[in-house]
Amino acid sequence: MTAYPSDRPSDRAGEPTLEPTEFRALPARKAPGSIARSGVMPPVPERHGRRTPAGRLDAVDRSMTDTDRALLGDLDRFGFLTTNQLQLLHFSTNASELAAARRTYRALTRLAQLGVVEHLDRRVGGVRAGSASYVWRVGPVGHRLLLGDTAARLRRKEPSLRTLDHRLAVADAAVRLTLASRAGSFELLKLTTEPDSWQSFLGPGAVRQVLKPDAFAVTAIDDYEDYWYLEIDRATESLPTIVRKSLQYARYVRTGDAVQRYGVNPLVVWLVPDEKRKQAIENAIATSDLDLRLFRFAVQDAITALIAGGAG
DNA sequence: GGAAAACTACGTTGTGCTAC
DNA sequence: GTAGCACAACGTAGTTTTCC
Repeated sequence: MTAYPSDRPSDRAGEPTLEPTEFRALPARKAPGSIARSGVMPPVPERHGRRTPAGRLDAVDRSMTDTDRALLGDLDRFGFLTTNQLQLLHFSTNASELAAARRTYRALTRLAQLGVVEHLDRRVGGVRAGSASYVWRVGPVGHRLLLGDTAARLRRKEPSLRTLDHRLAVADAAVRLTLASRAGSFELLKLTTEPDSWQSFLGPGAVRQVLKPDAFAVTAIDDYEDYWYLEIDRATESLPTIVRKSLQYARYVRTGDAVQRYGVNPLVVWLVPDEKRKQAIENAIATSDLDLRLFRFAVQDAITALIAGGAG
């Protein structure tokens, strides 16, 4: 997992948090006796085919701390987050990284025991074996807490590696922006991910089209607000596909809808895995009669520097 | 020379204990 | 009850050795 700068002040519970597929219940490597002792609720893992009684749901809800709710909110928003990302977002002010990791682990394990969250069997990333983290998502109880007791039962399957990689890359960008914002590089006024980031508009022939950026961000530096459509590229799409999507952004700009809505046209940021891919995409767009001023290109870990530089 | 097995390194997970 | 520390266990990538 990539390292991020850490700048989080103490407990941010209550602040707006960063704004989802059937899995096996979390298997504990060893008997989780200590968790059962310390938890307010006795750990009763969600079983397949058995719905949590409303009374128990309410008890789980009451037992949750503000940080628990913030964790659930972020998992709802991003679909998938690694242990490391959750640690950076919610526990990075502890005395040491180890202590933060400990707190993160304990909080997630407790929520997993309650069925509020769950992790995938698969681990991703890491140069060394141990650096691969669990990937977490909203659990069945968490799903009902978010959507109410009448929420339809989740029917989920294991995401493909490609899907998971992309979703985690989107989350990675969002985490970087959040941490940079906390460090004072800029103000992060708004950050939405799919499907909240989608924008419908009338294209040629009055045909309704939907722009589907991976994320939409509004940042501010001094008195200037900047608007960004974020496209996270994992080098899995062909260049013609990238160009088609870029053409769609250009069509949207021509409608004038964005200027009417925001006062300016948002910039489209292509975030790529490496310099070679960045060059390839930039060349493909440049040779497609597209206005390059509408686009910015950066490798994934340079997103904060690009955003901090403003749109001007 | 290439494949497979064995070994090594190291980050993360998990537990027990202690202090506050 | 919560959080931190210490330590053991685990899992996996990289490296080295062995065998065919």
